[in-house]
Amino acid sequence: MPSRDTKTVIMDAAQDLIQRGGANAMSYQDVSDAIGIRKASIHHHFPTKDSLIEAVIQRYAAYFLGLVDGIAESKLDPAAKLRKYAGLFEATLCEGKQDKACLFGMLGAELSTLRSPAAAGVRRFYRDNEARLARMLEEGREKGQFHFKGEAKLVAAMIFALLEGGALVARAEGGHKRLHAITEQALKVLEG
Amino acid sequence: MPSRDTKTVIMDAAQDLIQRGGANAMSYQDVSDAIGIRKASIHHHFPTKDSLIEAVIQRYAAYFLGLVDGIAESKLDPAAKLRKYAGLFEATLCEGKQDKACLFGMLGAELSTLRSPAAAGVRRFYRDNEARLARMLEEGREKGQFHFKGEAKLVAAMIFALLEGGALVARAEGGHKRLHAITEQALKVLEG
DNA sequence: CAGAACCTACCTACTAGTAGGATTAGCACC
DNA sequence: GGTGCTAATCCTACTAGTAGGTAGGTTCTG
Repeated sequence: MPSRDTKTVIMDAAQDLIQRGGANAMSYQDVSDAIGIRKASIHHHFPTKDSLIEAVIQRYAAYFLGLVDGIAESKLDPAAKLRKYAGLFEATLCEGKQDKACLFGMLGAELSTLRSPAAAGVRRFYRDNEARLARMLEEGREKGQFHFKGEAKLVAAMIFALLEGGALVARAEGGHKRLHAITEQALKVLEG
Repeated sequence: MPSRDTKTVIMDAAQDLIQRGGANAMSYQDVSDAIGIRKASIHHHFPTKDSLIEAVIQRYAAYFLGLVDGIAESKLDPAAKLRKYAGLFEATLCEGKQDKACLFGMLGAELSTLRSPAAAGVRRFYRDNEARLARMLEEGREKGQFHFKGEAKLVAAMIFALLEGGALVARAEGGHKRLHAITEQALKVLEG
């Protein structure tokens, strides 16, 4: 078994724990218990907790933005793209025990307790998502599919906040079904 | 100096810390350092951390919902009510070092690590806010001020998610000004 | 055999929480 | 108005448990 696999297994467990309860609630012992590898061995792959969080952040951002780019470059119409984008957040909430929010929603809450490289990663993720959303919205407005006043960038920030917040509050009640209903409602308003 | 004051001082510091970094990042030592009262004395007023969190939750919910009811019962038109409501979230972000989000936004992220009474309090806060928002929206629609399709309850959930999420992500960049811009944009879309 | 991977055993710092002793404040009683 | 009791408040000093992290040895693998 090459090290890549173990590294992946560790990152998977860490990511899972962070998405459930946040980075502060995630410990090396928790990861160890989850995957049956001693605490010290995790330190061998990720010397510090910061390095582990950083690695999870990088991987998640690359993976998520890759999916988003796939949607953005597809032949779908803008409204369908937006639905697919929202679907990414809903899908996260469907996974496992249905109590996982977007990784960056969790880290956003803990922003002030994060080291600077991790905090910078969070900020960048927000910017990157809003930029891609803004492009989809512009496209939709040009094609006459969306009817909104104001800057597309601001609407993008609005939708992003809605999805991140929605994923967090929907865990309290209603789960992914509720998040889906909320996003559909938002699209209805946008298409108005 | 009666005990009520010390209790309040402790709760103020605890609330501040939770709104900044979350309940998991808040420790009795942090509170002690912040207000210059020994750790053990805090235990005298709040035997366990859970009891302290619970007390902060109750107080915040009562205070916040009181403000919301004041807005709801005022003579303002529905759009102005909604602006005032959003203003509560913006005001939180203005306080202190401008890095405080809504208490329940933070606790929502940490929901799975909370004890059941606290978790129940979070759920109730969400329900209570959405119910009040729904009433404002219904009123606005009846008066022809808002034009949205679908259930008012869903739009309420949408706006609440937007504000909770917005408060969290705006801390990363832009602060209260950005949150204000986002909420104004949302109102523009609703009035559209 | 070299190096990566993983282990046991440990360290220090910090966590929530406790025991028990000082200090203070209110209050009945003379 | 003092005196003595009570209870609340706040303290120092401690506990057990857990956090992140390290030292150094063993096992596995190319």
